[in-house]
Amino acid sequence: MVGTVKPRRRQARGERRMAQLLDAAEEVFAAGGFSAATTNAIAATAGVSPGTLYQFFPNKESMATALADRYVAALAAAHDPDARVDGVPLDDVIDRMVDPAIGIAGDHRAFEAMFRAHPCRQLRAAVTDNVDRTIAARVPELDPGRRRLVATVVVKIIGAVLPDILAASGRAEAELTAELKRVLRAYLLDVSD
Amino acid sequence: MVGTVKPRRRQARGERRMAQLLDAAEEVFAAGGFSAATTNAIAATAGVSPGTLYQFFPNKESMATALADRYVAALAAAHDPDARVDGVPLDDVIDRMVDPAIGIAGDHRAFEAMFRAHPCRQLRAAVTDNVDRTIAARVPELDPGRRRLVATVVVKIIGAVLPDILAASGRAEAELTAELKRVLRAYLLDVSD
Amino acid sequence: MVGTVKPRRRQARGERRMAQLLDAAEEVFAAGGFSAATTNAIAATAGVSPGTLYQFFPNKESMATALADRYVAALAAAHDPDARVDGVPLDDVIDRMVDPAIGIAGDHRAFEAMFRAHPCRQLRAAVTDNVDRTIAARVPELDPGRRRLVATVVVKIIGAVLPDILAASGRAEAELTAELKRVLRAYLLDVSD
Amino acid sequence: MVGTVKPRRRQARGERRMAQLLDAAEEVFAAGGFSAATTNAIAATAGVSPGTLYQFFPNKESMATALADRYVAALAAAHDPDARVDGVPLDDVIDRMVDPAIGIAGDHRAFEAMFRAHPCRQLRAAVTDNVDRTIAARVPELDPGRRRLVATVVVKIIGAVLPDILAASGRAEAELTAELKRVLRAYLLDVSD
DNA sequence: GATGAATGAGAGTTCATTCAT
DNA sequence: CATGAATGAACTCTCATTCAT
Repeated sequence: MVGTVKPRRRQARGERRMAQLLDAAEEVFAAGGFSAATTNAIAATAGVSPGTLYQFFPNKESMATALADRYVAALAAAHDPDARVDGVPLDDVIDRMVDPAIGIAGDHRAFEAMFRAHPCRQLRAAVTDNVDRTIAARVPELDPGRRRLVATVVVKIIGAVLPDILAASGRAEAELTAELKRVLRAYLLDVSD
Repeated sequence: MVGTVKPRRRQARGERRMAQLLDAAEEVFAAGGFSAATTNAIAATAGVSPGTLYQFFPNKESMATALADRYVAALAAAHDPDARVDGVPLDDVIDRMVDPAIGIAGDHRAFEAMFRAHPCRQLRAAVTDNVDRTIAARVPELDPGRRRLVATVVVKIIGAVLPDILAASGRAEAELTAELKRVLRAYLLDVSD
Repeated sequence: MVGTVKPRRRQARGERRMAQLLDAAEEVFAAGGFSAATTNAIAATAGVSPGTLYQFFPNKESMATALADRYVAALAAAHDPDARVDGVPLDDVIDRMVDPAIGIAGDHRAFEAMFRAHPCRQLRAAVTDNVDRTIAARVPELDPGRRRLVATVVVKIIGAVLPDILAASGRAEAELTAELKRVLRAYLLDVSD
Repeated sequence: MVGTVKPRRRQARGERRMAQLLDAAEEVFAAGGFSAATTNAIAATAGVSPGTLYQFFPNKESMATALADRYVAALAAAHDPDARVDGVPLDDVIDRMVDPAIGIAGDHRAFEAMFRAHPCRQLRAAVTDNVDRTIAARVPELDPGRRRLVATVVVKIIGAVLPDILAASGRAEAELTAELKRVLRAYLLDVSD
């Protein structure tokens, strides 16, 4: 009777620990990027010992990918790629691509770092998929291969400007964001032809 | 007359070593980026002892900036930003911006890494200046502040796509390059309005 | 009840290691002084890896100050500065100042080295405090400012002669010690006037 | 004919170089003590290359001893130990011991450092000899063995207080100096009995 | 599970000294 | 004589990971 409950408790506790550790990892990765981050620092930030960290994650990389998974989920929640876009103006489509990116990156302090980190391929893939599908909805006649290429480029462009947007604030932030959207609109208009 | 040459002799050996060390640094930086690079590895690659390296460079950072200086020079040689562009078609202007970048990055294996490395602000600045001046020649009526912003964004875009272009080859490389140029053309056309 | 003991276990090992490391540091500092000492040598002497040393001490300096703390404690145990001295003959007072110093320095091989080491201000301060208070008890009418000066000078004198006393042995040691006491007695007699 | 002159020229130049190097060594030793000093720093301060330094001095130690020799000479010039002292008051004798010490140490920035440096035994010996002879003149009936001991102790006392005197200034300097003289007067009075 | 002690290779850098020029 | 390039062992300190408790 008790035995059937305990394992759940344990699992629950374990997942709480993992979340705790990922929170800590987020903080540390955000501060100095993936490779500058220290597993000891992560453990300390989480308030546990290094040994405990390695009970849940086999190595540093796995923490990055786990954190990236979190972001993939947040992305899925924030940005529904299958939303109707064929009727809406292009500017709105672009807003729907850019604004959630800025929002998520703003909310999740290590988003940028993970986006760049080698072990987080999945995150880049997920973002690219989203964009790809959005483009597909907007320009259905586009060849899928070409579309993938366009999506990749769009993601790279967003990824390149995003850090500066996040670092800026006020007018500078708005200007940069507007410029980013201008680039994407011009590009996607060209692609649509 | 002879006296002015003699002192050079000694410096000549030193300058050869510096070049040698920078070559080695280029190789090592290219392989794993700035922070993963090891001064010992650089020295070993150059075939000298660690102490020799430090006779010419006070620290690891200084090697990166020195290497970046090389690239700035190569850039200046490859891409004359004051060349007439007001009469030529936009596509040609873009070719003149993108092709030398690809060329230099292809020739100098650590260009990318240095472009991203923190200590190499100058390189990013130089590239941005070049683009800024090119835009100025093409769209003279553009407000300088706005122009700087556009140049910054253009450089970020090129910097974001460049690694993939360099990593690719054959058809993929050509496609990516074409796509990059398309982005820039669309953007600059929009800016020109 | 048991819970309060358990956590100690782990710290116990650590504190044993710290003591071990300080013992090793004592040996190494004694051999060549603070700055000539090597953290690797200390670790090796303690039979541990360099990393272990840095788990307990953030740097070389901290080992010196920790060692000095040990000596401050030993000093406090050996030399009670508030003991009655106003009734006893001056010679006895001086014995009580000098003999514990020689004793401690003899027992703790790095006492001298730490006494001179820059990071061990505390040790010099503690020794000076002791002497200051002893003088205060013996010559209560002395102005505190002047007394501090006298104490400082007394400590410097002891510190200057001590190394030779420790290095000597037999008759030479006794002679030097006697001479040191003579200096102090003459000085303090003069001060008492 | 010319040949007989040249070697002198060379020697003269050589001695100028040596003096130059010793001046530099003085500065560098004064700044951080013997062991912290760097032969490269000395060479640089002298405005020559490291190789040149090693043409005149076989190693770092030899620079210290050569510098100490300078100080021995300065000492001999400043403090004539065979001057009549038997008729003069003790205070004057002590002034003649202490003031030149302070003077020389003030004039020659590395005096202190050399006084403490291991390789400069001679300097300590010379100072001790001077004091020994001064005591001999003042207290001729003292047993030479005992006198040597007293001289040694006197020198140690001066050496212990000197750094603080030099570091201080104004009232503090005067107070310390007075205190030092008080110690020595009390001690020598005691010894004279 | 959790702890924190332990590891050890290796990081960047220094420096007394030597040697080719 | 003078130069400055060259050496290389050694230094302080770090960190991903493991292991005994």
